[in-house]
Amino acid sequence: METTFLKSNSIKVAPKLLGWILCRQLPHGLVKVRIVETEAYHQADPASHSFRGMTARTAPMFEAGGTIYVYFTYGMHYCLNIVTGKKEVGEAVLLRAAEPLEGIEIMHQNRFNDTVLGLTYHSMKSTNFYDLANGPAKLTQALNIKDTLLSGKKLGPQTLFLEPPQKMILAKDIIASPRIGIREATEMPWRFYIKDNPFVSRNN
DNA sequence: TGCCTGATGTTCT
DNA sequence: GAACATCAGGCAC
Repeated sequence: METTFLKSNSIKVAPKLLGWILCRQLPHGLVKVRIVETEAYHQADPASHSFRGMTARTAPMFEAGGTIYVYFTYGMHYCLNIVTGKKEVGEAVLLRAAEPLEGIEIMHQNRFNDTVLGLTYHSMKSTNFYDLANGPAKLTQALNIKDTLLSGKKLGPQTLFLEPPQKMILAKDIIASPRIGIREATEMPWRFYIKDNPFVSRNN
């Protein structure tokens, strides 16, 4: 896992994570998704959980790059971040959306709690396919992240791990735009997504 | 197609 | 006690 770039700051790392494959080994099989949308947060940013300093919840954000940060929000949802930068600097990249690649049946079951046999990348045309991971809380559901136990753990085979992009994402295909669902620093263009990709959470 | 709202509980003021 | 890095379903158009 060539992830030394995670030691850089979140605003640099967030666009670089586009196209990387996020993998998770679950009891029923391996799940792989391609990251298509991210947002950068850092401790000088009023919208960031780390802005007000370290708490029990946000401590993982102050770990070294390559740590996992999971938080619970809106009373029912979990969101997944990859911590970036140096230890004692509070920053992370929120993973907002991903394209399902492998383990689609498993993700479908995680999301909708049912079993749909015979679903494949090519045959599955239902809206559910595009809805599997096109939002930060949907992504964690698909990956069966239903608590904060992973928060503070390192990326790795036992938790979550990254594989390099199958093909490079060109700079011209990366869109930077204001972040979504926040009230502070709403004008900062620290949301990054792949242009014209049908798996992003919204196309603007 | 797009807006509006209810669900639900942790975290921090 | 208020805010919250959200989602899905309902209803109006």
